[in-house]
Amino acid sequence: MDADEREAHEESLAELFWAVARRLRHQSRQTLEPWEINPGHARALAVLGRHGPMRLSALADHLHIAPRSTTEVVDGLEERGVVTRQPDPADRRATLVALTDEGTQIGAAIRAARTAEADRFFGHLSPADHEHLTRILRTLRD
Amino acid sequence: MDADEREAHEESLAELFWAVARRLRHQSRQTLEPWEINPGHARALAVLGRHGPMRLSALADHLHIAPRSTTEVVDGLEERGVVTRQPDPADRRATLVALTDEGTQIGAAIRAARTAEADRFFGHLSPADHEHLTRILRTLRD
DNA sequence: TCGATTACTGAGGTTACCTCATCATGAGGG
DNA sequence: CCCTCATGATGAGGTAACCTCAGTAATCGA
Repeated sequence: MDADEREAHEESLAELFWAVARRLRHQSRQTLEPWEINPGHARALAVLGRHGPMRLSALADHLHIAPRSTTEVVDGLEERGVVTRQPDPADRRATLVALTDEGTQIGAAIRAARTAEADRFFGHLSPADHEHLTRILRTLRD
Repeated sequence: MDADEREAHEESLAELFWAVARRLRHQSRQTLEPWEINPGHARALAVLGRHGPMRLSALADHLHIAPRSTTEVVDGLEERGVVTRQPDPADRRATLVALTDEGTQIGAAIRAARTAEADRFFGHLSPADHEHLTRILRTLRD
């Protein structure tokens, strides 16, 4: 811990919150490393895993990025062989993006690793604190 | 709230945590808007406010970015008139970066706005929850 | 005193986004 | 039926915030 972080002890909840966020982000990055997949690609994989094949534009909505940027994300995923593009039978302008078998498998593996990672991270908390934190974060989110 | 966020209700503490982080980040961005200062510049300003004038390389250490990148941050801040470069009297290779009067003033204003923002964000918590959250986040950080 | 090190910066690259223009297709009105 | 307007994807090109590597000037250490 460097000087700035040490000073943060005296600082607001916000600083504390961001310090935790930083640790969590760092750990997430490590979790993804074995698959050589970046967080953006992982998010797309997760959306496709949850919702099944969808149009590129729908994927853009889920990821909160511009359709044009989604084209690039899908390019990357396709190159890695985890998704395929197929023409949408219902609209010849549109492209359906679907997970390949490998993509489905990797997606599931990442999901499992993420769960394990969260357990490792939050697992030190007592059950009572776990519940406290869940409740408090929910009020902060809403 | 869109479908992904709604599903997160069922998900791990990690998802909940990131949802809160997102709200907080969004709010922080709004807080900085009146000064037309981006988060990176604000961080540099905060470091200089806390520690006083320092070498560019020291600033780089505090910000956890490469010295070369710090050159650009300082360029930006200097253009906005909030910092000045001065030769370090102790070492003619080095450059001291110091807040101008305006920089000091803006830094203080941002600090105050950040405090108000944190109060607004975390202020809805009961004193007990406030304390719970502080304690829990501390254990998660360390 | 002179070779190694350090402080900064120019040049150029990467990543993850963006907007705008283009092209094909689709959908609704006259 | 055709014409206009809207929509889905993508090419072209841009930006912000970082990076590395190389170069120059100054300092340090043996």
